[in-house]
Amino acid sequence: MRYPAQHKEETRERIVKAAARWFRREGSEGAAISNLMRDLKLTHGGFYRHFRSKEDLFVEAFTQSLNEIGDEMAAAADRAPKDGQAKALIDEYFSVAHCDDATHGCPLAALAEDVARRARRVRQALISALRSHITRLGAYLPGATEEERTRKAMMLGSGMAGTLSLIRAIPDDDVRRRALDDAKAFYLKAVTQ
Amino acid sequence: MRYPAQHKEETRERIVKAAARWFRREGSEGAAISNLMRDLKLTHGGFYRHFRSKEDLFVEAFTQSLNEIGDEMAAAADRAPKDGQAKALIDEYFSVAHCDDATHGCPLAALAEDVARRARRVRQALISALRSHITRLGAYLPGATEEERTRKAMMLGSGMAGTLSLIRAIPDDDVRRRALDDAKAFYLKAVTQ
DNA sequence: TGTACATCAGTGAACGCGCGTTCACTGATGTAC
DNA sequence: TGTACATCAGTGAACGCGCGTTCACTGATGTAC
Repeated sequence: MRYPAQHKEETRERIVKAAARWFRREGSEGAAISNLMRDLKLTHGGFYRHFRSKEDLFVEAFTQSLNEIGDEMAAAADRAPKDGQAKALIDEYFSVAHCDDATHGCPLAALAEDVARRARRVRQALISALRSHITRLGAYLPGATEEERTRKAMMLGSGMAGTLSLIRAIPDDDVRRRALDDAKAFYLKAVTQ
Repeated sequence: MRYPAQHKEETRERIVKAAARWFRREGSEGAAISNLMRDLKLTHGGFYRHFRSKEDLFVEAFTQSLNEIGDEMAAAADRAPKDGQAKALIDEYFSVAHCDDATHGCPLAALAEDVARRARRVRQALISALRSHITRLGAYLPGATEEERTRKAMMLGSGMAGTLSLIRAIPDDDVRRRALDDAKAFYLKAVTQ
């Protein structure tokens, strides 16, 4: 059947948004195209009208995730007073909500190791998107120059992602909650000198 | 054929050691039992004389990797003067050799996100092994009590793992080398006050 | 000491499954005349 | 205005593949008698 003019673009966006969730939840190998499409009430065959490969989708979904989480983190920082923005970012990152909901959370905490195993060409696209994201959030950190703030944001972001990954692996709820508080204190100290 | 008395145990250890490498290199889904066994000049069918499942092997291989890297890190710290042990650990972790060779490197930097997606029962075993590893290396960090050192080691170890994962994803060699230096400075400052 | 049998690490074919991708087809709507 | 044709997002069967796991079998050596 023929569809209205913008229909294709809308479907494409729906796929990217759903993929951004599936990849973070299941990992890139755990998430299957057919399940993803069924989730959208579509069949898997149609997928290739929108993307050349699963890997192309991964790149777009990763970027989409960065934008989503970037918006949320920026909003949290904007709500805070000027001298408390770094703390607001860190507290948001190690919030119970973010820890318990990897599906809608930071893609670095969910997919960094996957990214590191990709082919060089793919990593170029992924790291490029990440660089924008990091620069964006670096604006909320202390530092004399943008370059210094970006460098700090890269260390802070990747470090927090690693720590959040580990905390998510902790089986005991209470231990996990306490680790979140430890993490907030550790990274706040690390970033504010 | 009947084999000498210790033969089975030796084969088992060979499998665990090889798996520790394969899992870190390929990820736990990328590493296949049949390839692993072929690497050891064995056939895949024999695998189940040694392990109940691939997941059981993963737990043992992860623990094995922690012990290996723990030995190397401890050796690096032991070589340093008492007041430079934390720096020695961090420099070793962000060495070019460790960055370029994930296969023999820190399993947290290679597999943490995979661990976080496992069933609770599996995570209990994995985190238990990790706890010992962290406490062991925490002894080289500054801190008044063992509890404080362990807490610091957990933040430092997971943070460095996340940052190393990201650095490994950077496509450009020069940028990657510079990021390693940035990381050394960032974490040294974070852990020594 | 010699013989018959038991053991069991390792073999390799087979099973069942899910995956990424391809492809001939569908059919409602847009377009050309 | 009406009609014939083109378009193309979506369908669903099919392909080829690799995986984890199972299982009947092998055969050199240990053990029982």
